[in-house]
Amino acid sequence: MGRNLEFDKEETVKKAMNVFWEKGYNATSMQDLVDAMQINRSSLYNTIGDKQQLFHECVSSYIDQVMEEARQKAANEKSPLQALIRIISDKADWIIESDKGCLGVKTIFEVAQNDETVRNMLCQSNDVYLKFMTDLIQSAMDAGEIEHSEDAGMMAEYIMISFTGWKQSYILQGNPIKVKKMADFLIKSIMPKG
Amino acid sequence: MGRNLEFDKEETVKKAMNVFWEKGYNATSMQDLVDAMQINRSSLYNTIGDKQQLFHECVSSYIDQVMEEARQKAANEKSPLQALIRIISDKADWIIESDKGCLGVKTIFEVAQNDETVRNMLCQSNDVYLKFMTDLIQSAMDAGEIEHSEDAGMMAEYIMISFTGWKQSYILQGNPIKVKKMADFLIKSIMPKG
DNA sequence: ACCATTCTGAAACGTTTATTTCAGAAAAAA
DNA sequence: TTTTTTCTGAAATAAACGTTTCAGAATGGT
Repeated sequence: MGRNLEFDKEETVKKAMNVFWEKGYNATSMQDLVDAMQINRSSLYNTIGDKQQLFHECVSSYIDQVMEEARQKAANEKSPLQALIRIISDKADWIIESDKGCLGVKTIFEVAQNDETVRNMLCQSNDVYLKFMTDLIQSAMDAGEIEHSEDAGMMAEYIMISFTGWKQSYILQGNPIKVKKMADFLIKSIMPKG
Repeated sequence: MGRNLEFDKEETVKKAMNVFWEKGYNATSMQDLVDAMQINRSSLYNTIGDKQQLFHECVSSYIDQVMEEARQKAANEKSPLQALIRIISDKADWIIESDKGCLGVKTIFEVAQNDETVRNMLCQSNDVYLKFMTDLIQSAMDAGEIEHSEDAGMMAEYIMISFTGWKQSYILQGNPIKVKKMADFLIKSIMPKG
C-alpha cells in the first residue's frame, strides 16, 4: 500500500556512480549527485541514505559490473588463453579510452584507508577477481596453452598490478602507444615461448 | 625594511604536506592546515597563497624529498645491485610501516587528472625517478651484476609499478608478510640466475 | 470513494568551507 | 626616535556543504 517509487533504484545508483567515478568521493557534492540522479534530495535520503551509504552502493554496483563484464568476455572466447588475451588487451583499450580512472583504484587510494566498509568491499572484490584470473591461468596451463613453470596465483597478481600501473602511466603521460606496448609485452610474456 | 617572517617557510610547508599526505587533497580543510602549520591564516595566504598553491608546494617538497632519499641510499651502497636491493627492500618496509599511503600515488589518482600543474610535476618527477632507476640497472648490467638480456628501462618501470601494486595490496589486505614476499620475489627476479 | 501509506518538492537547517579584511603589533631602515 | 614597511591575529564574509523537515500530491489496498 502507498505510493511506489518513481525511479529505478539501480539505474539511479549507476548515475551517481558515474559522478563519483569522475570526481572522486570527496570532490563530489550532494548537489552534483542530486543533479545527476535526477531525483529529489529527500527521495535520495529516504530510499538510499546519506552520502556514505550511496557511495557504498555505487562501489558495490561498480564491482559487480566489472566482474560481470570479465566473466562474459571469458565466456565468449574459445580457450582460456584467448580469454586472458582478450581481457588484457580490452583493459588496455579501456584505460586509453576512458577519461575517468578506475573507480576501484581511485577509491583504494582516496577512501579505503579511512573507510572500513569500503576497504572490505574492495578487498573481497579483489580476491574474487584474483581467483577468477588464477583459475583462467591454471586452465590455460592444464590445457598446455601456457607453461606450467610459473605459479598461477602470482601471475594473476602480476597481471592485476600491471593494470593499475598502466592507468598510472596513462594519467601522467597520456601516451596510448606506451600503454599498448606494455599490454603487448605482458601478453607475450605469458604466451608459450618460441 | 619591514618585519621578517616569524616562521620557516620550508618547515611549515612540510607540516602541511603531512596533513595532505594523510587525508588527501579534498578531505583536508584550510582549518586542518592552519592548525598543523601553526601559523596564522593571513600569514599563510600572504606568503604561500591559496589551498591549491600550498598543495603544489607540498607536492614539490615531497618529490624532492623522495628523490633525495633514493639518491642518498644509492650513494651509501657499494655496488649498483646493492643499491637496487636496498631501495626495493626499504620501499617494502616503508609501505608496511607508514599508515599514510604514498603522497605521489594518492595524488595521481585523486588530483592529477583534473589539475594540470600537479600532473606535470608528477610526470616530470616520475621521469627523473625512472631515469635514476634505469641508470642504476644499466650500471649493474655493465658491472656484470645482473643479466644484459633484459631492457633496463622496462625493468625500471616494472619495479616502480610494483611499488604501487604493493601499496594497493597492503591497503586492502594489511598483510605485511605478503608485501615482503613480493619484494623478495622482485629482488630475486633481477638477481643473477643460478 | 475512502483511507492509509509513501513518495515528492522546496525550503530551511546549522556547519563548515575557502578566502578577505583590517586594525594594530613588530621590526628593519632612516 | 621616527618612519616605513611588513607581518600577525581575530573577526567577518559569502558561498557551499550534508542533512532534515514538512505540507501536500500521488497511489496502493479496501
